[in-house]
Amino acid sequence: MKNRLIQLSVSTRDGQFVARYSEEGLVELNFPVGRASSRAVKQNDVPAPIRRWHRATAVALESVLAGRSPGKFPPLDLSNGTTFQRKVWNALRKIPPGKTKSYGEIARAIGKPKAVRAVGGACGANPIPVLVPCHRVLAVNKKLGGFSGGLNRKRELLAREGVSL
DNA sequence: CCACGGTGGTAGA
DNA sequence: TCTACCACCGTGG
Repeated sequence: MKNRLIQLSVSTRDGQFVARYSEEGLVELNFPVGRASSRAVKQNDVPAPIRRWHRATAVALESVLAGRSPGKFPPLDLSNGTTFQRKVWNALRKIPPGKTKSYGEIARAIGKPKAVRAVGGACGANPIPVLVPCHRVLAVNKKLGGFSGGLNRKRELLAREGVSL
């Protein structure tokens, strides 16, 4: 399935993200890498539904990067995650902009109160950062915790949403 | 099996 | 507060 993914870039205020789509929806969204991201990853042969999804992705992404609600989402294809991971990612999507939860709260929310560290692992494995707001999960004492995309990015995203630590 | 985390709680300085 | 230590649990090797 991995081979059939269609890859499209999104230019944002924070650089060029890369989105990958399956026939089911958005599979992953990657942070801009290094410098030379001006390289076009567009394909000429993109099916109409995916073009539509990608427009939604672009708008939603720009909104969240600006600290606002994403609005309309493209369909998400999270089928490559484990059951546990999907539960966590689902829980993350319920955290509105400007609000935060602790890893422990997420663990309780999915009915596995002791799986606290595992929740951290699932957050780190989140294939669609920003849109699936793993940056809104903090350590218990309102401490920043970790972030795969870099702590600076996490701080910045939260700051734009008006969250103070 | 085993080792490793984006944790959390406790104890002590 | 900060450090040290340990119980916990899903993942990947």
